Amino acid sequence: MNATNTSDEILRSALSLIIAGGYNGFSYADISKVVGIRNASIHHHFPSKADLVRALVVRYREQADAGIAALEQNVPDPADQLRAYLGYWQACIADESAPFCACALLATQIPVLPEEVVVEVRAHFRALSSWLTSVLERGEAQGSLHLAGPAKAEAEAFMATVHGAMLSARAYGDAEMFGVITAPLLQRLAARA
Amino acid sequence: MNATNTSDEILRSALSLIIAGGYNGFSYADISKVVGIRNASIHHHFPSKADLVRALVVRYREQADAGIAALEQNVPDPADQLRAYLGYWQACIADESAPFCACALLATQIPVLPEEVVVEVRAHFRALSSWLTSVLERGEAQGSLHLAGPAKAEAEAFMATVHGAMLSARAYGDAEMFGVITAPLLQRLAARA
DNA sequence: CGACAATTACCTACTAGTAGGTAGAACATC
DNA sequence: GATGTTCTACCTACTAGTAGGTAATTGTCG
Repeated sequence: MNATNTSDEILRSALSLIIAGGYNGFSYADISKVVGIRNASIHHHFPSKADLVRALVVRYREQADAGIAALEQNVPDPADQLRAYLGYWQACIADESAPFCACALLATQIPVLPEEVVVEVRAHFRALSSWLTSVLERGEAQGSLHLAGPAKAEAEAFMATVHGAMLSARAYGDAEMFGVITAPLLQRLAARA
Repeated sequence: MNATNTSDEILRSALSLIIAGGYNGFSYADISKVVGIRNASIHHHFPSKADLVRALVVRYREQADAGIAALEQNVPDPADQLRAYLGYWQACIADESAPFCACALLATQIPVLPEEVVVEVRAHFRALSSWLTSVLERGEAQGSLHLAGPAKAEAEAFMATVHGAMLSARAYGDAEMFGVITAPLLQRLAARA
Protein backbone atom coordinates (compact mmCIF):
# COMPACT_ATOMS: atom_id res chain seq x y z
CA MET A 1 0.00 0.00 0.00
CA ASN A 2 1.87 3.07 -1.18
CA ALA A 3 1.32 6.75 -0.54
CA THR A 4 -0.99 7.31 -3.46
CA ASN A 5 -3.34 4.61 -2.24
CA THR A 6 -3.53 6.00 1.28
CA SER A 7 -4.23 9.58 0.28
CA ASP A 8 -6.72 8.19 -2.23
CA GLU A 9 -8.43 6.24 0.51
CA ILE A 10 -8.51 9.32 2.71
CA LEU A 11 -10.12 11.33 -0.07
CA ARG A 12 -12.59 8.58 -0.89
CA SER A 13 -13.73 8.09 2.70
CA ALA A 14 -13.91 11.85 3.23
CA LEU A 15 -16.04 12.13 0.10
CA SER A 16 -18.59 9.63 1.32
CA LEU A 17 -18.63 11.29 4.75
CA ILE A 18 -19.24 14.68 3.13
CA ILE A 19 -22.02 13.24 1.00
CA ALA A 20 -23.64 12.09 4.23
CA GLY A 21 -23.40 15.27 6.24
CA GLY A 22 -21.20 17.96 4.74
CA TYR A 23 -18.12 19.78 5.97
CA ASN A 24 -18.88 19.81 9.68
CA GLY A 25 -20.53 16.40 9.59
CA PHE A 26 -17.33 14.43 9.85
CA SER A 27 -14.01 14.50 11.71
CA TYR A 28 -10.48 13.21 11.23
CA ALA A 29 -11.42 10.43 13.64
CA ASP A 30 -14.16 9.24 11.27
CA ILE A 31 -11.67 9.04 8.43
CA SER A 32 -9.00 7.26 10.44
CA LYS A 33 -11.50 4.59 11.48
CA VAL A 34 -12.33 3.82 7.86
CA VAL A 35 -8.85 4.08 6.38
CA GLY A 36 -7.10 2.36 9.27
CA ILE A 37 -4.46 4.97 10.05
CA ARG A 38 -4.02 7.29 12.97
CA ASN A 39 -5.70 10.62 13.19
CA ALA A 40 -2.40 12.48 12.99
CA SER A 41 -1.27 10.66 9.88
CA ILE A 42 -3.98 12.35 7.88
CA HIS A 43 -2.18 15.62 8.46
CA HIS A 44 0.85 14.20 6.66
CA HIS A 45 -1.21 13.98 3.48
CA PHE A 46 -3.38 17.05 4.03
CA PRO A 47 -2.08 19.71 6.43
CA SER A 48 -5.53 21.01 7.35
CA LYS A 49 -9.15 20.01 6.97
CA ALA A 50 -9.65 22.82 4.48
CA ASP A 51 -6.76 21.43 2.39
CA LEU A 52 -8.29 17.98 2.51
CA VAL A 53 -11.74 19.07 1.42
CA ARG A 54 -10.36 21.41 -1.21
CA ALA A 55 -8.28 18.56 -2.69
CA LEU A 56 -11.34 16.36 -2.57
CA VAL A 57 -13.47 18.84 -4.48
CA VAL A 58 -10.72 19.46 -7.02
CA ARG A 59 -10.56 15.73 -7.71
CA TYR A 60 -14.34 15.49 -7.75
CA ARG A 61 -14.44 18.19 -10.39
CA GLU A 62 -11.78 16.45 -12.47
CA GLN A 63 -13.78 13.24 -12.42
CA ALA A 64 -16.96 15.12 -13.28
CA ASP A 65 -15.20 16.83 -16.19
CA ALA A 66 -13.88 13.46 -17.36
CA GLY A 67 -17.37 11.98 -17.15
CA ILE A 68 -18.75 14.82 -19.23
CA ALA A 69 -15.95 14.45 -21.77
CA ALA A 70 -16.72 10.74 -22.06
CA LEU A 71 -20.37 11.58 -22.56
CA GLU A 72 -19.49 14.07 -25.28
CA GLN A 73 -17.44 11.42 -27.05
CA ASN A 74 -19.72 8.42 -26.71
CA VAL A 75 -23.19 9.93 -26.85
CA PRO A 76 -23.80 12.06 -29.93
CA ASP A 77 -27.40 13.18 -29.40
CA PRO A 78 -27.95 16.08 -26.92
CA ALA A 79 -31.18 14.59 -25.56
CA ASP A 80 -29.40 11.29 -25.00
CA GLN A 81 -26.61 13.12 -23.19
CA LEU A 82 -29.11 14.61 -20.76
CA ARG A 83 -30.76 11.22 -20.41
CA ALA A 84 -27.39 9.61 -19.63
CA TYR A 85 -26.58 12.34 -17.11
CA LEU A 86 -29.87 11.83 -15.27
CA GLY A 87 -29.47 8.06 -15.51
CA TYR A 88 -26.06 8.29 -13.89
CA TRP A 89 -27.46 10.09 -10.87
CA GLN A 90 -30.52 7.88 -10.73
CA ALA A 91 -28.18 4.89 -10.42
CA CYS A 92 -25.96 6.57 -7.82
CA ILE A 93 -29.01 7.35 -5.70
CA ALA A 94 -30.66 3.96 -6.18
CA ASP A 95 -27.58 1.93 -5.17
CA GLU A 96 -26.70 4.46 -2.45
CA SER A 97 -23.10 4.60 -3.67
CA ALA A 98 -23.16 8.39 -3.86
CA PRO A 99 -26.71 9.52 -3.19
CA PHE A 100 -25.92 13.24 -3.43
CA CYS A 101 -23.66 15.55 -5.39
CA ALA A 102 -20.81 16.48 -3.03
CA CYS A 103 -20.60 19.99 -4.46
CA ALA A 104 -24.32 20.54 -4.06
CA LEU A 105 -24.16 19.44 -0.45
CA LEU A 106 -21.16 21.63 0.27
CA ALA A 107 -22.84 24.54 -1.50
CA THR A 108 -25.70 24.45 1.01
CA GLN A 109 -23.13 25.20 3.72
CA ILE A 110 -21.22 27.94 1.90
CA PRO A 111 -21.58 30.47 4.73
CA VAL A 112 -19.61 28.21 7.09
CA LEU A 113 -17.12 26.85 4.54
CA PRO A 114 -13.43 27.84 4.20
CA GLU A 115 -13.01 30.21 1.27
CA GLU A 116 -10.69 27.88 -0.68
CA VAL A 117 -13.43 25.24 -0.66
CA VAL A 118 -16.11 27.72 -1.70
CA VAL A 119 -14.06 28.69 -4.76
CA GLU A 120 -13.91 25.11 -5.99
CA VAL A 121 -17.58 24.44 -5.28
CA ARG A 122 -18.56 27.54 -7.25
CA ALA A 123 -16.35 26.42 -10.10
CA HIS A 124 -18.22 23.12 -10.28
CA PHE A 125 -21.56 24.88 -10.52
CA ARG A 126 -20.25 27.08 -13.31
CA ALA A 127 -18.73 24.17 -15.21
CA LEU A 128 -21.86 22.05 -14.97
CA SER A 129 -24.12 24.93 -15.92
CA SER A 130 -21.86 25.77 -18.82
CA TRP A 131 -21.90 22.22 -20.15
CA LEU A 132 -25.67 21.93 -19.81
CA THR A 133 -26.04 25.23 -21.66
CA SER A 134 -23.94 23.94 -24.54
CA VAL A 135 -25.94 20.71 -24.70
CA LEU A 136 -29.22 22.62 -24.82
CA GLU A 137 -27.90 25.00 -27.47
CA ARG A 138 -26.75 22.11 -29.62
CA GLY A 139 -30.04 20.33 -29.19
CA GLU A 140 -31.96 23.42 -30.17
CA ALA A 141 -29.76 24.04 -33.21
CA GLN A 142 -30.36 20.46 -34.32
CA GLY A 143 -34.05 20.77 -33.65
CA SER A 144 -34.04 17.80 -31.28
CA LEU A 145 -34.64 19.96 -28.18
CA HIS A 146 -37.23 22.65 -27.69
CA LEU A 147 -36.34 25.51 -25.34
CA ALA A 148 -38.94 27.82 -23.86
CA GLY A 149 -36.34 30.46 -23.01
CA PRO A 150 -32.62 31.27 -23.23
CA ALA A 151 -30.39 28.17 -23.10
CA LYS A 152 -28.49 29.54 -20.10
CA ALA A 153 -31.68 30.00 -18.08
CA GLU A 154 -32.98 26.58 -19.09
CA ALA A 155 -29.66 25.04 -18.09
CA GLU A 156 -29.75 26.69 -14.67
CA ALA A 157 -33.31 25.48 -14.16
CA PHE A 158 -32.34 21.98 -15.27
CA MET A 159 -29.42 21.87 -12.84
CA ALA A 160 -31.47 23.30 -9.99
CA THR A 161 -34.22 20.75 -10.52
CA VAL A 162 -31.69 17.91 -10.50
CA HIS A 163 -30.27 19.17 -7.20
CA GLY A 164 -33.75 19.60 -5.78
CA ALA A 165 -34.62 16.08 -6.90
CA MET A 166 -31.61 14.72 -4.99
CA LEU A 167 -32.83 16.61 -1.96
CA SER A 168 -36.38 15.29 -2.23
CA ALA A 169 -35.13 11.73 -2.70
CA ARG A 170 -33.15 12.12 0.52
CA ALA A 171 -35.95 13.88 2.38
CA TYR A 172 -38.53 11.23 1.50
CA GLY A 173 -36.01 8.41 1.80
CA ASP A 174 -37.20 7.35 -1.64
CA ALA A 175 -34.75 6.93 -4.53
CA GLU A 176 -37.64 6.78 -7.00
CA MET A 177 -38.46 10.41 -6.26
CA PHE A 178 -35.41 11.50 -8.25
CA GLY A 179 -36.81 9.96 -11.40
CA VAL A 180 -40.34 11.21 -10.74
CA ILE A 181 -39.02 14.77 -10.64
CA THR A 182 -36.38 14.63 -13.37
CA ALA A 183 -38.08 12.48 -16.03
CA PRO A 184 -40.51 15.27 -17.00
CA LEU A 185 -37.50 17.53 -17.63
CA LEU A 186 -36.58 15.46 -20.66
CA GLN A 187 -40.15 15.13 -21.86
CA ARG A 188 -40.60 18.87 -21.75
CA LEU A 189 -37.38 19.49 -23.67
CA ALA A 190 -38.20 16.93 -26.34
CA ALA A 191 -39.18 18.82 -29.46
CA ARG A 192 -42.88 19.13 -30.20
CA ALA A 193 -42.52 20.28 -33.78
CA MET B 1 -37.47 39.59 29.63
CA ASN B 2 -39.47 36.53 30.57
CA ALA B 3 -38.95 32.87 29.76
CA THR B 4 -40.96 32.90 26.60
CA ASN B 5 -38.84 35.66 25.15
CA THR B 6 -35.57 33.92 25.99
CA SER B 7 -36.53 30.57 24.53
CA ASP B 8 -37.89 32.46 21.54
CA GLU B 9 -34.58 34.22 21.12
CA ILE B 10 -32.74 30.93 21.42
CA LEU B 11 -34.93 29.41 18.72
CA ARG B 12 -34.59 32.43 16.48
CA SER B 13 -30.81 32.59 16.69
CA ALA B 14 -30.55 28.82 16.25
CA LEU B 15 -32.73 29.09 13.17
CA SER B 16 -30.50 31.63 11.51
CA LEU B 17 -27.43 29.60 12.44
CA ILE B 18 -29.00 26.48 10.92
CA ILE B 19 -29.87 28.39 7.77
CA ALA B 20 -26.20 29.29 7.50
CA GLY B 21 -24.66 25.87 8.03
CA GLY B 22 -27.07 23.21 9.22
CA TYR B 23 -27.15 21.00 12.29
CA ASN B 24 -23.42 20.60 12.84
CA GLY B 25 -22.64 24.11 11.68
CA PHE B 26 -23.40 25.77 15.01
CA SER B 27 -22.90 25.20 18.71
CA TYR B 28 -24.47 26.24 21.99
CA ALA B 29 -21.65 28.76 22.29
CA ASP B 30 -22.77 30.44 19.06
CA ILE B 31 -26.30 30.80 20.43
CA SER B 32 -25.22 32.10 23.82
CA LYS B 33 -23.13 34.81 22.16
CA VAL B 34 -26.14 36.06 20.22
CA VAL B 35 -28.77 35.72 22.93
CA GLY B 36 -26.54 36.96 25.74
CA ILE B 37 -26.95 34.08 28.16
CA ARG B 38 -24.56 31.40 29.33
CA ASN B 39 -24.05 28.20 27.44
CA ALA B 40 -25.56 26.13 30.26
CA SER B 41 -28.73 28.22 30.43
CA ILE B 42 -29.77 26.98 27.04
CA HIS B 43 -30.10 23.51 28.51
CA HIS B 44 -32.77 24.80 30.89
CA HIS B 45 -34.99 25.59 27.90
CA PHE B 46 -33.92 22.71 25.69
CA PRO B 47 -32.33 19.71 27.44
CA SER B 48 -30.39 18.57 24.37
CA LYS B 49 -29.41 19.92 20.97
CA ALA B 50 -31.78 17.45 19.33
CA ASP B 51 -34.64 18.84 21.47
CA LEU B 52 -33.72 22.38 20.50
CA VAL B 53 -33.60 21.69 16.78
CA ARG B 54 -36.73 19.58 16.88
CA ALA B 55 -38.61 22.38 18.67
CA LEU B 56 -37.24 24.82 16.12
CA VAL B 57 -38.46 22.77 13.17
CA VAL B 58 -41.85 22.23 14.80
CA ARG B 59 -42.24 26.00 15.17
CA TYR B 60 -40.93 26.54 11.67
CA ARG B 61 -43.60 24.20 10.35
CA GLU B 62 -46.30 25.95 12.35
CA GLN B 63 -45.30 29.30 10.87
CA ALA B 64 -45.13 27.80 7.38
CA ASP B 65 -48.60 26.31 7.84
CA ALA B 66 -49.86 29.67 9.07
CA GLY B 67 -48.33 31.40 6.05
CA ILE B 68 -50.01 28.97 3.71
CA ALA B 69 -53.33 29.39 5.51
CA ALA B 70 -53.03 33.16 5.14
CA LEU B 71 -52.27 32.70 1.45
CA GLU B 72 -55.33 30.49 1.07
CA GLN B 73 -57.46 33.14 2.69
CA ASN B 74 -56.09 36.25 1.03
CA VAL B 75 -55.15 35.08 -2.44
CA PRO B 76 -57.97 33.39 -4.30
CA ASP B 77 -56.27 32.51 -7.61
CA PRO B 78 -54.03 29.40 -7.60
CA ALA B 79 -51.50 30.98 -9.98
CA ASP B 80 -51.33 34.04 -7.74
CA GLN B 81 -50.78 31.78 -4.73
CA LEU B 82 -47.77 30.22 -6.42
CA ARG B 83 -46.56 33.66 -7.43
CA ALA B 84 -46.88 34.88 -3.83
CA TYR B 85 -45.06 31.81 -2.53
CA LEU B 86 -42.14 32.36 -4.91
CA GLY B 87 -42.20 36.09 -4.17
CA TYR B 88 -41.93 35.39 -0.47
CA TRP B 89 -38.75 33.37 -0.96
CA GLN B 90 -37.36 35.78 -3.49
CA ALA B 91 -37.66 38.52 -0.86
CA CYS B 92 -36.14 36.36 1.91
CA ILE B 93 -33.15 35.59 -0.30
CA ALA B 94 -32.74 39.13 -1.60
CA ASP B 95 -32.73 40.76 1.86
CA GLU B 96 -30.72 37.87 3.32
CA SER B 97 -33.15 37.58 6.22
CA ALA B 98 -33.60 33.85 5.64
CA PRO B 99 -31.82 32.95 2.43
CA PHE B 100 -32.62 29.24 2.63
CA CYS B 101 -35.44 26.99 3.79
CA ALA B 102 -34.31 25.56 7.14
CA CYS B 103 -36.01 22.24 6.44
CA ALA B 104 -34.38 21.97 3.02
CA LEU B 105 -30.98 22.61 4.54
CA LEU B 106 -31.55 20.10 7.33
CA ALA B 107 -32.84 17.57 4.80
CA THR B 108 -29.49 17.59 3.01
CA GLN B 109 -27.93 16.33 6.24
CA ILE B 110 -30.52 13.68 7.08
CA PRO B 111 -27.96 10.84 7.41
CA VAL B 112 -26.27 12.64 10.33
CA LEU B 113 -29.43 14.09 11.93
CA PRO B 114 -31.13 12.83 15.12
CA GLU B 115 -34.20 10.80 14.23
CA GLU B 116 -36.65 13.14 15.99
CA VAL B 117 -35.45 15.98 13.77
CA VAL B 118 -35.67 13.88 10.61
CA VAL B 119 -39.31 13.10 11.36
CA GLU B 120 -40.22 16.79 11.52
CA VAL B 121 -38.22 17.67 8.42
CA ARG B 122 -39.96 14.92 6.45
CA ALA B 123 -43.31 16.18 7.69
CA HIS B 124 -42.54 19.63 6.28
CA PHE B 125 -41.75 18.21 2.87
CA ARG B 126 -44.97 16.24 2.87
CA ALA B 127 -47.04 19.22 4.00
CA LEU B 128 -45.54 21.56 1.42
CA SER B 129 -45.87 19.02 -1.37
CA SER B 130 -49.44 18.34 -0.35
CA TRP B 131 -50.37 22.03 -0.40
CA LEU B 132 -48.70 22.58 -3.78
CA THR B 133 -50.57 19.57 -5.15
CA SER B 134 -53.88 21.02 -4.01
CA VAL B 135 -53.05 24.40 -5.56
CA LEU B 136 -52.17 22.80 -8.88
CA GLU B 137 -55.30 20.65 -8.84
CA ARG B 138 -57.48 23.65 -8.14
CA GLY B 139 -55.76 25.63 -10.87
CA GLU B 140 -56.26 22.86 -13.36
CA ALA B 141 -59.91 22.43 -12.40
CA GLN B 142 -60.44 26.15 -12.91
CA GLY B 143 -58.55 26.07 -16.17
CA SER B 144 -56.10 28.72 -14.99
CA LEU B 145 -53.19 26.28 -14.74
CA HIS B 146 -52.03 23.78 -17.31
CA LEU B 147 -50.39 20.59 -16.03
CA ALA B 148 -48.27 18.33 -18.23
CA GLY B 149 -48.61 15.41 -15.82
CA PRO B 150 -50.21 14.33 -12.54
CA ALA B 151 -50.61 17.20 -10.04
CA LYS B 152 -48.60 15.32 -7.42
CA ALA B 153 -45.62 14.88 -9.74
CA GLU B 154 -45.83 18.50 -10.89
CA ALA B 155 -45.95 19.64 -7.27
CA GLU B 156 -42.85 17.59 -6.39
CA ALA B 157 -41.02 19.03 -9.38
CA PHE B 158 -42.10 22.54 -8.43
CA MET B 159 -40.86 22.12 -4.86
CA ALA B 160 -37.60 20.52 -5.97
CA THR B 161 -36.91 23.34 -8.41
CA VAL B 162 -37.55 25.94 -5.71
CA HIS B 163 -35.09 24.18 -3.41
CA GLY B 164 -32.58 23.87 -6.22
CA ALA B 165 -33.01 27.55 -6.99
CA MET B 166 -32.17 28.43 -3.37
CA LEU B 167 -29.09 26.29 -3.69
CA SER B 168 -27.98 27.92 -6.93
CA ALA B 169 -28.55 31.40 -5.52
CA ARG B 170 -26.29 30.47 -2.62
CA ALA B 171 -23.70 28.72 -4.79
CA TYR B 172 -23.40 31.66 -7.17
CA GLY B 173 -23.78 34.21 -4.40
CA ASP B 174 -26.47 35.77 -6.54
CA ALA B 175 -29.99 36.33 -5.20
CA GLU B 176 -31.27 37.02 -8.72
CA MET B 177 -30.59 33.41 -9.67
CA PHE B 178 -33.61 32.31 -7.63
CA GLY B 179 -35.92 34.34 -9.85
CA VAL B 180 -34.17 33.31 -13.04
CA ILE B 181 -34.83 29.69 -12.21
CA THR B 182 -38.30 29.92 -10.67
CA ALA B 183 -40.00 32.51 -12.90
CA PRO B 184 -40.28 30.06 -15.84
CA LEU B 185 -42.10 27.66 -13.51
CA LEU B 186 -45.09 29.99 -13.43
CA GLN B 187 -44.92 30.78 -17.12
CA ARG B 188 -44.98 27.10 -17.97
CA LEU B 189 -47.96 26.45 -15.70
CA ALA B 190 -49.93 29.36 -17.07
CA ALA B 191 -52.67 27.97 -19.26
CA ARG B 192 -52.11 28.04 -23.03
CA ALA B 193 -55.68 27.20 -24.01
C1' DC C 1 28.27 -1.94 -6.06
C1' DG C 2 28.11 0.18 -1.33
C1' DA C 3 27.61 4.35 1.61
C1' DC C 4 24.91 7.94 2.79
C1' DA C 5 21.67 11.45 2.56
C1' DA C 6 17.00 12.78 1.71
C1' DT C 7 12.32 11.75 1.42
C1' DT C 8 8.00 9.41 2.42
C1' DA C 9 4.78 7.48 5.42
C1' DC C 10 3.27 6.59 9.57
C1' DC C 11 3.52 6.34 14.49
C1' DT C 12 2.90 7.77 19.78
C1' DA C 13 2.07 11.37 22.66
C1' DC C 14 0.54 15.64 23.26
C1' DT C 15 -1.61 20.47 22.89
C1' DA C 16 -5.26 24.13 23.22
C1' DG C 17 -9.68 24.64 22.44
C1' DT C 18 -14.58 23.28 21.85
C1' DA C 19 -18.51 20.06 21.96
C1' DG C 20 -22.76 18.98 24.50
C1' DG C 21 -24.17 18.28 29.03
C1' DT C 22 -24.69 18.28 34.50
C1' DA C 23 -24.96 19.86 39.52
C1' DG C 24 -26.12 22.98 42.51
C1' DA C 25 -26.13 27.72 44.17
C1' DA C 26 -28.14 32.47 43.54
C1' DC C 27 -31.71 35.31 42.26
C1' DA C 28 -36.00 36.95 41.01
C1' DT C 29 -41.07 37.05 41.08
C1' DC C 30 -45.44 35.91 42.42
C1' DG D 1 -41.71 30.15 50.46
C1' DA D 2 -42.34 28.04 46.18
C1' DT D 3 -41.44 28.34 41.17
C1' DG D 4 -38.98 29.41 37.45
C1' DT D 5 -34.84 31.19 35.48
C1' DT D 6 -30.08 32.04 35.18
C1' DC D 7 -25.81 31.69 37.05
C1' DT D 8 -20.94 29.63 38.25
C1' DA D 9 -18.34 25.81 38.04
C1' DC D 10 -17.47 21.81 36.37
C1' DC D 11 -17.31 17.29 33.52
C1' DT D 12 -16.20 14.02 29.74
C1' DA D 13 -15.58 13.40 25.07
C1' DC D 14 -13.94 15.03 21.12
C1' DT D 15 -11.99 18.72 17.75
C1' DA D 16 -8.15 19.97 14.55
C1' DG D 17 -3.57 20.30 14.77
C1' DT D 18 1.61 19.80 16.52
C1' DA D 19 6.09 17.72 18.16
C1' DG D 20 9.20 14.50 17.67
C1' DG D 21 10.52 10.00 16.50
C1' DT D 22 10.98 5.49 13.63
C1' DA D 23 11.11 2.64 9.92
C1' DA D 24 11.37 1.98 5.01
C1' DT D 25 12.05 3.67 0.53
C1' DT D 26 14.41 6.44 -2.92
C1' DG D 27 18.05 9.07 -4.98
C1' DT D 28 22.84 10.06 -5.56
C1' DC D 29 27.66 9.82 -5.79
C1' DG D 30 32.30 7.93 -5.13
